[in-house]
Amino acid sequence: MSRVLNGNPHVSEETRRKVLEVARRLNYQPHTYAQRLAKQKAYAISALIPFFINYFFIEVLRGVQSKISELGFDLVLYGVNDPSTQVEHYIQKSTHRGKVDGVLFFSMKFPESYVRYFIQRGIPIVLVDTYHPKFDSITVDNFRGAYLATKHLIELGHEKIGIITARLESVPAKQRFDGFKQALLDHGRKFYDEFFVETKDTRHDGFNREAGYHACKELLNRGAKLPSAIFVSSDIQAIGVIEALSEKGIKVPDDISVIGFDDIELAKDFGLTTVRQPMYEMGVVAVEKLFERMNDKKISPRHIKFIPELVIRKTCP
Amino acid sequence: MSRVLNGNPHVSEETRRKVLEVARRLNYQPHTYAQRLAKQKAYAISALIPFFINYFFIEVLRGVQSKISELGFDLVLYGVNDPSTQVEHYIQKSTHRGKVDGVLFFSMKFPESYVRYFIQRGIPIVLVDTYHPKFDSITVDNFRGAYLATKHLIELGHEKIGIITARLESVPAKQRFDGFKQALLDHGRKFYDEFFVETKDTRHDGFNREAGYHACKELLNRGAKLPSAIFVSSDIQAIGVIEALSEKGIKVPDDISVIGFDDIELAKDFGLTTVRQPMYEMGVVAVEKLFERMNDKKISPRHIKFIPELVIRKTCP
DNA sequence: TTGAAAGCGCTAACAC
DNA sequence: GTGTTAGCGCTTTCAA
Repeated sequence: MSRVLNGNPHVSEETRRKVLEVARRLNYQPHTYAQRLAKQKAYAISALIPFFINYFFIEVLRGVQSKISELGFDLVLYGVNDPSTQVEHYIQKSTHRGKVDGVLFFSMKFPESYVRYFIQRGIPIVLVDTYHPKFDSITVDNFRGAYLATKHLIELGHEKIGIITARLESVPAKQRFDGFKQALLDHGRKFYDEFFVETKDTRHDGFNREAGYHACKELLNRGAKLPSAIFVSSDIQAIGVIEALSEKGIKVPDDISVIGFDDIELAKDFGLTTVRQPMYEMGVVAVEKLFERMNDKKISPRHIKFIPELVIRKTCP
Repeated sequence: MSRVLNGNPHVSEETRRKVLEVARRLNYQPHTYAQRLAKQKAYAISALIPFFINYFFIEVLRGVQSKISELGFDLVLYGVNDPSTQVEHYIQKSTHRGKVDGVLFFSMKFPESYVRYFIQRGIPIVLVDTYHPKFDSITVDNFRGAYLATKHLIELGHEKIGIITARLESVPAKQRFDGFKQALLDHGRKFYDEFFVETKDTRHDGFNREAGYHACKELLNRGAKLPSAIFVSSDIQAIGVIEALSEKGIKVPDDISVIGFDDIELAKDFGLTTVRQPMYEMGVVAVEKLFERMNDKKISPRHIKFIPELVIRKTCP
């Protein structure tokens, strides 16, 4: 009898015991989908994730997973290999009628053509690491992170600070760039055009090691003078930068300081000073917000910005 | 009417047209779980993955994802943070009655206490990057990979070849170690105890950059002589090794050759010669095998071993 | 408190 | 060909 399994209070101790006993003997398990159908609830959420964001993605997913399983829900994963062509298809799949109670949408531009779709059908959704005014979102404050990093460099006494950035079409790259400039401005430092390189590499929007390596090469080839510190828009690029530097015999941090962004696992290995995004926690919060949204579809969209924190290691003494 | 949506041939052109028309107008979608319940099929598989295997895991997952979505199935993901305590719990969840048609079990020791469970209930399962005689499995031939790498070093003319390995309790580390020794033996090379280091670091069984770094330090501290080439049991460790070497002013490959294993993304960045595991393809094949198993539960377990291939880059001239 | 029956939304078998 | 109905396995309502 369904009543006892579902903890209905109106059952006598005796029947409860008996039912439980039989259930155990028969190794009974309710059928997943019969239950979901009858209850009109999916007990599942889906996650749409671009597959290229490696480090970030895994950490956030851990957070998501841990929270979600604590709540007894299932995670249906849709990994998007080519966002520009596949997002809409996966949105469709993940929102097939009844399938999930909510969706987590990661790191991709949310297609404008689907905002009505979600709103009309009242499908709870939270955007992670991306933004849209009509939906809940969890992001990291790239501007403040870059500001923090730059301020740190300034407080260390650096005057000439360079920047190596990923493609500025990319929203996070742009925000980090702006934070960098603002920090310079607020502290009376000059922005040196000759110490500014935007990578040409477009793979992952320039957020890759080779991009950092080559951008640094370019900086080195411009002339003899170098800044005393460089802010790099991501750790993975920073590692490329350090590589390029060390090839020329330039020591980090003795000859030049380097600061990154993200705090990926390798950053620790390299002793890289950087700005840490609380990835795991973002995953947890994303799930929490999604559940709140599921329970109250009327509240207006909330945007949570995580403040990154400085992680001081060895590359900026 | 269900007939036309499901492509039943016994429908007149006209009704088909009409039904389709109405369905479109009403924006009709069959209810996911009603369908699954009636069909007694889950149209979903689950994947049990340990969360720490980073690079490998993402690549394989891509393959899984791409094949699975080609087949129109859903992927229910269970990320295991602490295999030693959580596997059984997630096995239970992922095999809840009716939930999935099959399961993919990754890179963890399959608990002996659950082999009967799967066999009796006839749940299709394929093990990926791990092995059990009673179930289908997809693995990489670590022995042959290491053999290949070592043979390559030998053919390059190296006499004194060192090895830096992860914890030998770990099955892949051991297999790679054995492949290394066998290659030495087969080609009349000596195994030098003084050029052999097993890492002490136990994080990820020693498959991490710092482990490589420190193991190499240890090798360097032993005395003046060095081998002319080193086989390292993983790329991530090899990067640590190169780091330690370059700190001492020892150039790779001028002073010493280094070869890794895995072909992670960083390997390309570092120009590291290595042995490539076809991770994406393993994911694809895993899904294919799982489907074959789902269609025929009687065939006896098959074990597929992928042969890794040498990727020659710049660290072994 | 408990037994019975009416959904949940679909598929498949059965008549017509 | 097409309409009808009996499941699929559970939850929930309604009597009893």
